[in-house]
Amino acid sequence: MKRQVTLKQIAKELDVSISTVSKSLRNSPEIGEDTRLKVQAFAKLYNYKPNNIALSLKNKKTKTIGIIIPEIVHHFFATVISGIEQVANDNGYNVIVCLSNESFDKEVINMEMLATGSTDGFIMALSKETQQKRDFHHIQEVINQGMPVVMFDRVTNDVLCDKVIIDDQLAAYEAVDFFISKGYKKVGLITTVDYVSVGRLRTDGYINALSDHDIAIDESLIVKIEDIEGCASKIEALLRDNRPDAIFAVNELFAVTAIKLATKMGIRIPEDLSVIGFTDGIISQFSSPSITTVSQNGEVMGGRAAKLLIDRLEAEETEETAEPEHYRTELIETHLVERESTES
Amino acid sequence: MKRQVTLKQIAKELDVSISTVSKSLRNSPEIGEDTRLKVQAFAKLYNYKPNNIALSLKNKKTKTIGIIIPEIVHHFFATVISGIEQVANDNGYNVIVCLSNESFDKEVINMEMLATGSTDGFIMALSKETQQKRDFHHIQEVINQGMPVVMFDRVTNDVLCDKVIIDDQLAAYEAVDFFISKGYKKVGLITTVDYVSVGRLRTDGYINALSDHDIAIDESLIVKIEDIEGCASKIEALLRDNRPDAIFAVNELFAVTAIKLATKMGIRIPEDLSVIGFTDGIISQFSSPSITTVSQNGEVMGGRAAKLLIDRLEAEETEETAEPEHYRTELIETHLVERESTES
DNA sequence: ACCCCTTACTACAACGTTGTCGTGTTGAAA
DNA sequence: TTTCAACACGACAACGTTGTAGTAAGGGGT
Repeated sequence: MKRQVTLKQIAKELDVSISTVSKSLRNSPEIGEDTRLKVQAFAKLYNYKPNNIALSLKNKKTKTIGIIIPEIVHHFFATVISGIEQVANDNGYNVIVCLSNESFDKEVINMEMLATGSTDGFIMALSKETQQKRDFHHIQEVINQGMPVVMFDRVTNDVLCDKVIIDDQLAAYEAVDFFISKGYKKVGLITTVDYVSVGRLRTDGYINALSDHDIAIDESLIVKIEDIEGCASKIEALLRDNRPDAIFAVNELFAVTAIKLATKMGIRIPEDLSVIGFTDGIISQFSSPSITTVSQNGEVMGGRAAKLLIDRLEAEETEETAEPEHYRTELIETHLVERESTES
Repeated sequence: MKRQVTLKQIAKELDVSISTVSKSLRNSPEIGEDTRLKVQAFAKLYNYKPNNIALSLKNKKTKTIGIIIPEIVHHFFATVISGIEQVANDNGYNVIVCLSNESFDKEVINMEMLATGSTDGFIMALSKETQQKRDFHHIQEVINQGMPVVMFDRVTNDVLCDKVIIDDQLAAYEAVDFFISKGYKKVGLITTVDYVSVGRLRTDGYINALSDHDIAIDESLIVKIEDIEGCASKIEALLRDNRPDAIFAVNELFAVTAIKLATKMGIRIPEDLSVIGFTDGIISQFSSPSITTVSQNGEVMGGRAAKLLIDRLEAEETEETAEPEHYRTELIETHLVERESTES
């Protein structure tokens, strides 16, 4: 039950000053070799490790990155964390994870908690509620305090900071284009309500792809889901009333639900109906039939976000110049992973 | 770009001492009302928030819980984190997450990093490599330093600490018992190699269930998977050479793989073959057919682990009595979630 | 006029580090 | 012998906070 040993204890034990111990351990030439070696041996024996908190206080940096995401029980976010963690770790940073559970209030509370010294910067994806309220004062405040923030996936233009996103619109465009090139004319869309930024962008991509091929937009082929609970009936209606040849879903949950319902209704996948989802997660890989998706590499995304943040943190360190705040937005490439839910 | 305001700055600005500011903000009766209100107003105006790091250093506690898990891209672990986070947050704690990637070395490094002041305690699941090496010195060391550790899911008897697990053996027993009660005689098992503790326990449960019903163990019905890559061929062999009526798989990946292979071979699920998996994750819910599983409620597990840890931390605070280290092991109940992969 | 008690503050130490500056001792050059 | 650098180390401040232990000023009682 011996607590972590401190410099002071070592100093007392060896009857030297604290400074001497500190300097010995950092191999300062100021200290004579015999003293130095003696201290080092003693420190090793007692397994001395400098106290992180004390260092953080002194150096005014914690070597910790705050991650705020809506949910962790979501394969995509889990992969992003994984990516962040790896890059962070390689650079000597730890990550502290907070979940907003899609709640604005919790997002604010979490940010405020971490902003008071706990972390050097943030990597975050906005909660649904935040996107809906369009209230970003908590983020702006943190940035004003000089803390770098990197947003990913669910971002907003209302805040100036580094961002990492996929080209949602282009990715959706390509998916729909893929359908059209196969000769499908009736392409359905299952998307979210418009305030979810990625949902809207993907919807735009869908619309543009159809327009570019001179296919009229048929509103009855578009289903907008508010909450996941009641989605089944809406999708069922789409399949029953105006069955499309192909469906593009803006996430894998919608895609798999559509496939399940279709199968239940006797519609064969992919013979009678092709389906493309978004986010290449566990579901898409393991459901039967496996689902063709627009892959969105979370690991890469997280890695890039971490890199951006760390770069900014280290830059801050060297040049205190108030540079003209040149923020970057990195686009992560996506590509279509063809599986069993589309005909090859 | 104004950094976080400190007591010292407020003191200077209002021309009072730091103590006065600190006490005013904590509503100490020592301070006259007018001064107190003035300070409070000023603090609110400048959005003063006490610096966490300074508090941590002073109070010798960080209000932070370290989580070390093998992987986060794994639905079960994600749910556990979710459960931990919720309880932690409700009690004013943050969580800092480290991934061992199933590597012993990374587990050790992460623990050592966090043990030097960054966290008040640990919640962890052992990496595969650690379980294989049976080297737990890093954990023991942390415990010796007086830091509480709670292990969950992948635990070891070699370390004395609080633990949260499911009754793996019983759960497996019940799953196999379920098969037998349906009249199946040839029950196959897809499990991991023995050094993965949960794999072995579940295997034991399988064996006991069969033994209790006087069914001889047929080694050819048991498949032990070393790594996920090469599992397909082994499972295929099982299905081809000595096809069982039912299969119990110790995780959902094995279950879904078995189902996919079976379907490809023309074996109908559940008519020709029933399958029960373990861990009620995304895959089981969304694959077709959906998979009957032993549910292992990660959220509850995480919550309990967090509760245990926090209880110990708070207890530590009040009574410094070196109580007789009474460690608890909590069992989380499991239950069978029946779905399409078994006949009802 | 004296004492004492309350009021309303301030000073200081401590948490564990690091780095700057100061200081005593030694040995060698002048 | 004096002087001064080199050496080896210690004292101290600082990071931001809290709590304990002072300490002035003022007022009431005698």
